Amino acid sequence: MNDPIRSALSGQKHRRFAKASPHDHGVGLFAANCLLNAEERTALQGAISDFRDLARGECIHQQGARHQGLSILCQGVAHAVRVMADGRQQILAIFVPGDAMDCQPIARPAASRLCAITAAQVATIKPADLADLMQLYPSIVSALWRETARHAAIQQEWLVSLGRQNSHARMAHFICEVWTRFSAAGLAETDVCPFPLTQSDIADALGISAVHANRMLQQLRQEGLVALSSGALHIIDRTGLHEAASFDPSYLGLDGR
Amino acid sequence: MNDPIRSALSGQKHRRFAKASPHDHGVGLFAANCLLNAEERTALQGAISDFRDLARGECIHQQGARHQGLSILCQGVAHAVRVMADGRQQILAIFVPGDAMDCQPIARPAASRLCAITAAQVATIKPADLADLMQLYPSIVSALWRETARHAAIQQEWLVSLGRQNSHARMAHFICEVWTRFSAAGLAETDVCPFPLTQSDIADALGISAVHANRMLQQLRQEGLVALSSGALHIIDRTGLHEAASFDPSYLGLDGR
DNA sequence: CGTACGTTTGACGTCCTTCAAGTTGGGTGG
DNA sequence: CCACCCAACTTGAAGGACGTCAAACGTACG
Repeated sequence: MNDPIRSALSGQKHRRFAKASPHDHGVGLFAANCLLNAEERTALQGAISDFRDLARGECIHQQGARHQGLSILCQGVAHAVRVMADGRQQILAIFVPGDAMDCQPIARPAASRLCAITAAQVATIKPADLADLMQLYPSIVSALWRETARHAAIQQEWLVSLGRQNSHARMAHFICEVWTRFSAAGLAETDVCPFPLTQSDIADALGISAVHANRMLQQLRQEGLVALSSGALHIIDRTGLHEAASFDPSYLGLDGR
Repeated sequence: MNDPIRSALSGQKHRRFAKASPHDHGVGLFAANCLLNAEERTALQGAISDFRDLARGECIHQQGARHQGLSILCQGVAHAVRVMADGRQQILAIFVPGDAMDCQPIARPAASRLCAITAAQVATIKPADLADLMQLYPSIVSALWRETARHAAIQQEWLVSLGRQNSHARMAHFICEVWTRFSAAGLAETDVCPFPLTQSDIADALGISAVHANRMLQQLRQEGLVALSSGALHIIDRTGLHEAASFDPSYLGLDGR
């Protein structure tokens, strides 16, 4: 079949649109998450100009560097972290496959560092290509807006958690959220999922010290709610965990998935 | 001159588009903030279907109720607050004239309560009218997306502040941000601005107790940085305050304004 | 003039941090 | 295959930041 965006854009400056990539899994996931139709999805996948494979811990984008287009996480887990002058860190977001990691309408210096937590694959859409896509398909603008809003809704829950919950409830809530999002991304089984974050990472997400994160995890285990060991998270009592966290997954925007 | 959106939409279900409102100040501010051109701005102002005057403390929108269109704050100061089951509160955002208070691409139950802090005026664009506007003027979608992103950037700074700053730095940062935004909205003079928030409100924004908020304000005053009394905020040592807060206003997206 | 609300102050308790010293376990080189 | 190493995890003790409670004080408003 004829790809409309390719024909529409061929002959212009978009040489790489013609080169179909075999790695379109994550982009497809992103497109599906954004509720795009088949045509828009194909156009998005055709706009991918760059795939990068990253090692565990590798930096995807430095804090302060200007964003180059749209970065989509295809495989693996990543996070956005604010690094402060004195070395303290605050994790701002966790990303799973299908997430856009820097979904902004205006290019500006990144307020956080993007980092691969596991080995990961990242796809990029160049600014110029993205601009063309948005002009041809107005619903892609809406899709990106939705992605920004979804991300903001998650961030808002973190804000409430940091401001008004003690570290026990915060830990429980964080685990609920991560499990739910991993599950939606196909990374979780019924009661167990990989959990690549170190206790120090968790602490940086919850705004507590690593020592205290360790103690809270032990408490959750003693209470028979979850067990976290050697990179695997076991949900033992989901109801109890949700209760301890006051967790209501509706803010994640995953209804039906 | 001929208003394109009025002619384009007249005869359809948009009776009220024709009724020009005398109170378009706040909507114009919003349009200016969003960098819309004259035509789009006029269209936006024509889409206003409702103005409400609110008393101090009055609720604009209940938590959990489904949003009805786009609410723009025209006059006064408002906030969004999450109320938890046990009565604790976390303020999620402060709004100044020209801000859209519920800028989301999808109608969903509000995750927070919107409240007028001072006497205020709120304008509303109905969902159907907004949809028509967005279809006619794609750049309005981009503008709303930008507004969502700007709000998210502010929220992100709050997240860092709550997670990794002590209450002294948090208070200083909050004051810097509020002053800067009030100033951009024309509410501040050189070194003094109205500050309608109670200490209890500030505490709910910073995730601390009202008692502790009081002590931190006293400390800032003793350090010769700011003075807050009877609803007025005096900036005494702006450099020192910015330093105590590690404040960099670039995230507010107010460059040049 | 009384009431309601916001602010201020002190005393005391708790949550969480910091420091410092282990322990475990997976990976690497010999 | 073993010794080694490093990162992550664990544990205890002590201190600090912040919360809670309770009471007093100021001030606007009906």
